[in-house]
Amino acid sequence: MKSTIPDTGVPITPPAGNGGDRQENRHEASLHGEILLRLRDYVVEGNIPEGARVPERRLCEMLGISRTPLREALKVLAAEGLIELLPNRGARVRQLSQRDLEELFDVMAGLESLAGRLACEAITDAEITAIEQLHYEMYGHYLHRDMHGYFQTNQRIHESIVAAARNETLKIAYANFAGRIRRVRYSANFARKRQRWAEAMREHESILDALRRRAGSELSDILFQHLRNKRTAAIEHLTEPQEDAPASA
Amino acid sequence: MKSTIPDTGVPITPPAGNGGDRQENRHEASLHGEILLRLRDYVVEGNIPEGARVPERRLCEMLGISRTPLREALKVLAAEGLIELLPNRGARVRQLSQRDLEELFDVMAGLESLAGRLACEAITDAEITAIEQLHYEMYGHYLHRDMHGYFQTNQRIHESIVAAARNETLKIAYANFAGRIRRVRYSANFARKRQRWAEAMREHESILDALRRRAGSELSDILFQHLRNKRTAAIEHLTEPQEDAPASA
DNA sequence: AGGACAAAGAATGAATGCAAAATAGCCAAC
DNA sequence: GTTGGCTATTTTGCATTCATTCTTTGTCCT
Repeated sequence: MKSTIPDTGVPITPPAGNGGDRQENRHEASLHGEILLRLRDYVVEGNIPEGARVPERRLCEMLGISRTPLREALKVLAAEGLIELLPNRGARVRQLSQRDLEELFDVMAGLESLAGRLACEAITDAEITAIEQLHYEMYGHYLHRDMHGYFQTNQRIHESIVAAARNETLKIAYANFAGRIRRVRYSANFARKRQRWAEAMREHESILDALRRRAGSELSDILFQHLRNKRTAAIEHLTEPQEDAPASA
Repeated sequence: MKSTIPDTGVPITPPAGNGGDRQENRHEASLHGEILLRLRDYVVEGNIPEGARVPERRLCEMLGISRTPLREALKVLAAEGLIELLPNRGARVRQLSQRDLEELFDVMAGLESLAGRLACEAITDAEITAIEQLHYEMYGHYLHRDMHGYFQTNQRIHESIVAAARNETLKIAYANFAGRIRRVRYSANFARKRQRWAEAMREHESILDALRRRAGSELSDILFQHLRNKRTAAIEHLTEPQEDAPASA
């Protein structure tokens, strides 16, 4: 047995009240809602080791609250799939198997594919221009081999497409699944292969092209395939890590 | 104001422990998990009027438990989008606006579209045969004008496609959204127009055809359009109700 | 008579308390 | 030296209790 995380395993570093509303309706008011937001970010950011046992009591001390609202928040996070609640044995950060990741990527692919299709129905020229702008910005990052900037801009592009779909329900679901994956992305930033990178740029150009033509069904296909390729790269990277550079912390 | 549901408004009829596991991981063990399953079914089946205020205390009596596990279950249901929690003002069954319904239908369409695409990658001949079987069965219901049987079989077909996608994550998400919509379907069974019915049958034949050919991207398009048409019919029906017959218990 | 204010009652939100289960710690036996 | 069982401590699950907020009702003033 590797270790059942020592008592000092979980650093006592409160996530410090987040600034903006993430996805939930309007939970900010009540204490359990506040806790929910903070704990979600805390988990998503990878502050708790995978599968680590986290005593409620410790979390209570960390957050300065009693167990009741904390337990309520935990139940919600479990429903969201971020953690799992073993009966009588507390909460653990959910371990995503490779299969889980594949499934998640596919669902994300489906949602983005849908977003693209819907976006074509309602997107304005201005929005397309904005995405083009982001695209060029991203291209710049690509040329400068600025991985971080690239990923950031890439994410903004995909979020813009989702936003253009004009579907709040979709947006929330998308954010939820994205959070589950980000949990992993924090520990291992993947998809850093050069070859894949160039490929992704080309795919992004097709995306823009289809978007300009409002070719919904076509864009749907491209987006799905794009995410599928991302998935493959990610899984490969996780299977045999350390491909480019650690660059953690 | 119609009424703030009188004290006797919510019938004291416990949903009586459900038989099978619906979607949650394995919450059946703990009390709050049991409560969660029962309450979810209870709400989905439409036992509580839309927007009705449901005092926790009444639910506690009905379920024979204290407020703590009930409140935990309510938080989860709120996260799932079935109910909403107004701060300091209790839980209400979520009212779905027309826009909400449109959004939900589109997301369902996206998920089924994805399911079809994935199914083409892995579905076996046996599974296709089984779906064909269901299709013929449904055609029988169609010929006999058996609305209930038709819908039941129709649902099984769509579930079979989702199952064939071999993606548990997708399946769970699908079940979640289906539950939100079913909540509405119980109060108003829609899509009963003759014309639409025949159209749906034709679409189902295209679905089968694409599935046989494992034409993923094509099936994806057909399924999306199929659900889109369903959506239109549903919204129309809700806008001008009483089209066919009330048929409410 | 109608509306506004105030106080009582009720309901929600959070904390504490208590019982049951699980973990670990320890001693004895093999 | 290791393994098995027993006890003590910790931790979870749920109930109960306390504080705050909302709702309602009654009264007073215009």
